[in-house]
Amino acid sequence: MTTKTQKSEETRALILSTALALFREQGFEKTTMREIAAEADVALGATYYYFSSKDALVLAFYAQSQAELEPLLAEVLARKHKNLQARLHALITTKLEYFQPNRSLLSALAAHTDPGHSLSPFSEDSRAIRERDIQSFQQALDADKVKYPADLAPHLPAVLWIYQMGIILYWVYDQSPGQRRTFRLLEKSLPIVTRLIQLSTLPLMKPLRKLTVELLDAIYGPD
Amino acid sequence: MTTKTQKSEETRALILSTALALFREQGFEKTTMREIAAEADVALGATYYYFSSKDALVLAFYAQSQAELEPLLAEVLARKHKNLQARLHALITTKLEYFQPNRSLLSALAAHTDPGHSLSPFSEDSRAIRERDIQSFQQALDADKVKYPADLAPHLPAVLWIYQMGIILYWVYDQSPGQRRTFRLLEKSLPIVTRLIQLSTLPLMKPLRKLTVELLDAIYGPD
DNA sequence: TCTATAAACTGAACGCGTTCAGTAAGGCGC
DNA sequence: GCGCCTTACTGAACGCGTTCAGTTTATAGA
Repeated sequence: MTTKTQKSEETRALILSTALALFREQGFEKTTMREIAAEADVALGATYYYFSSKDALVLAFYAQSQAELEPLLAEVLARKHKNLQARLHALITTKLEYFQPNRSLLSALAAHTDPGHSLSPFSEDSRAIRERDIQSFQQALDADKVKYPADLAPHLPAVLWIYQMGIILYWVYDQSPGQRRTFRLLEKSLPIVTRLIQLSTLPLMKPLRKLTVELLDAIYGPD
Repeated sequence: MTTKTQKSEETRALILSTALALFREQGFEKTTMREIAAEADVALGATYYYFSSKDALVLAFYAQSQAELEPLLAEVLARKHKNLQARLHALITTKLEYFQPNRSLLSALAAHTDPGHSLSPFSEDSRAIRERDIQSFQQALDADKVKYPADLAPHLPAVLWIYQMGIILYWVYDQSPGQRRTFRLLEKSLPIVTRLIQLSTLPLMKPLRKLTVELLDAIYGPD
């Protein structure tokens, strides 16, 4: 019984790792399900026995990455950074570094905006992964004793997550050498983001903040 | 000669209109190139003689829409709206109304973030259309005598265009009845956008504005 | 009017992701 | 050991977008 499920688990892992290797080497689109099966020495149908689609292979990669990243991110957050900006910088660069070897694969994930498409970062299929990811921003915010405005605070993790997704999207399609444009974008945008969050605590900004919170409620709230 | 090109032009138009009708009825993905050819009474190859791909049909629709929209938008801008917010509101709602019958088709256009994919709003293939679209925001800005900060002004049309794309993207996937969520989003976000533009003129905001302009230069500037 | 050359098509064939009816094989009750 | 059921696979076939070697059609030039 254990041997049975174990063998099965091995086959699954073999197919996944073979697929990821091929995706890395020649890109997601260029790689064929038949190639994956041949390389893993199974029949075409076997890949579909374990993964319901080609996309599902990427989703499995995404889930695995998130699981591997979680301790890395926890470790990064445990280091005493001096402020939110430093923590966000560390979080995001850690992710980019981690995904570097699979940048092209990530583009398959980021390519779709349709929340109905399972590979979309906004899809139901990737919900669990997304929510865990948003948690890491919650932690980055909680690491200070700084009080964020009560109305805005519950939305901040999701807002920062969206910001991060924007950076990653830019990075995925960044053709500049070493993706230096992305790093410039990060250096330029991060101070603005953190500055805006700081500004939002000023009494003077209450009206604008109120409008913003209403906007966020409209986006994430019920119909 | 005229009859020849005319006949050819008719065939092209027939294929395009047949395709768009089918897309409208049953959606982009469900519709088959073979169906389009059959319905238009030509061979499968003929559709590829006129349109290099299924996507190209959508791109032709996009180009045609933009051409039809231009006079509509000019007319809307000619009406004396009291401020930028009113003009932007008019521009965006006019577009949404225009695209209403083809909402699902638009989702095929909005589905891809990859600037390398021809259907992406950021692609080279849609560049001409995009630039004309950005022009309409230039006009909306120029309609007042209001002076925008010299450093920020050149970027504003592209920024507003991105804002509009966000709204349209939300609208395309908005499942609420009559897409009322989108309209709520528009009502909530537009005041913020125009308020921020106003605030940017304040001397107090100079440092933040400078950061923002640097950010925009980093995004749109050279490597 | 005839001919050659380009434009306007044709439809079989290819490669792909995906499906599915079928087959092997391991474990469990007897 | 024997039947039986569930799990693990097999590979041919389907439908799709796309390609391409042809065939027809129209017209410009002799």
